[in-house]
Amino acid sequence: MVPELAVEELLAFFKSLSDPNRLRIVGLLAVRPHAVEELAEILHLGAPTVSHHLGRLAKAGLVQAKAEGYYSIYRLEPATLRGMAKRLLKVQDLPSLAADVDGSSFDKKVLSTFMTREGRFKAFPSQEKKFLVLVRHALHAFTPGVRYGEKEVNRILKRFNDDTARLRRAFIDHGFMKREGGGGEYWRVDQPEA
Amino acid sequence: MVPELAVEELLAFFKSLSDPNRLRIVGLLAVRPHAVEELAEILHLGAPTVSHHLGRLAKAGLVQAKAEGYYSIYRLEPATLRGMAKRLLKVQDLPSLAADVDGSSFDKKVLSTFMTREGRFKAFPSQEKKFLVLVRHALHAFTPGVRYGEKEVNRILKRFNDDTARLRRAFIDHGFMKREGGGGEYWRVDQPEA
DNA sequence: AAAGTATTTCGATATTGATAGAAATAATTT
DNA sequence: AAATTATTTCTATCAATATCGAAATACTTT
Repeated sequence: MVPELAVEELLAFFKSLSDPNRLRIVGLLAVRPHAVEELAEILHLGAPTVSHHLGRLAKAGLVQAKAEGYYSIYRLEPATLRGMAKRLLKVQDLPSLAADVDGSSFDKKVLSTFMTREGRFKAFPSQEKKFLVLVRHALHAFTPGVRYGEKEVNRILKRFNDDTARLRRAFIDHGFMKREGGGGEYWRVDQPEA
Repeated sequence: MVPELAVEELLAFFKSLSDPNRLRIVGLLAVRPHAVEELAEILHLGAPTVSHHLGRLAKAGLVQAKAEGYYSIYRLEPATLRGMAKRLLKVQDLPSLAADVDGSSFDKKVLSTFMTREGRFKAFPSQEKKFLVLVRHALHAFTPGVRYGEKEVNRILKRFNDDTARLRRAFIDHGFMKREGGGGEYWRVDQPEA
């Protein structure tokens, strides 16, 4: 089970480190644990302010307090920092950050404008980015890994628009599909580069 | 040459990712490059707002714009993210975050109160954390790696205070020094754990 | 050149949060 | 128990910034 990269969680982490004094506190705690008053003295801040910062860091799991006499000795939790850094390294997980928004609302708008109720393209928008919405939509009619002959490609594309050549060309030009041999077989590419 | 972990630099990075919509933008750009208007549509934000967010992300080097027709196509710069994550993994670099503050101002205050001009301890503060400032100060008279006999330890500690036993015990109790054999040799420990 | 489209800049507003003083809480020492 | 010390909570203030509408800018198409 891969931990999902939720916006809320990442936000709490980044916000907790978005203050110069909190960063300095992390630096100081990386050397050794400190009491609140010590940190206040070093940073030239009031104790309530430092307490506030430590509270935010603690909420993010970056530091932990241990009662000792009437001191609260705060120490760093390096594991939290390491864990987050490792997850950031998996850039392939980043798309899930957008999971909670309707990533296709723009597409829906374009599609509703340029498609008939039967699912055919009424016309090709002159704006490239809108045109690409239609192209990506048509692309879904093809299964990744399957190889199609040119005639087959045309027959499938004809469901969307008679100008099959234009769509076919767009597939190739934008790297959505690859072709082998002069006009031989076509196949859908999983992750077209930008 | 190891890149120093400057507060300013880290702050710019964390602040640029401390907004939910900017995180979502990063997520969307991780899938494929997008135009400003597209992002605005998807996120239900105004184009000026998205432009503002993209500007902040660009300033942090996380995204880059490419003019295309009258669109600005923004794409993610995964290398920036990866680079920062890797540096966060080096927890041993964290202490440098506190480099721009006077990390010993508290210590100085304590030392000036409890030390004579000749560098001897007038008295031992009853507060543990202040006492530890003196203990750490005295510790510097010992070179890590060198092994000292108990008599030698006492002679060195006598420079600071006649109560050498108390300082010696503090070294051991707090893990600043280790001892081998019943009263045999002492040596300074590099990184005492909390 | 004029109209259309996308982006950025500017100005204004509203929210978030950093900060410190005062008061409340907690533990220790006398 | 009273006094001392450290921390946290509460309250208020001030600065930073997310947001949007309007205007300015930039590029394209007709």
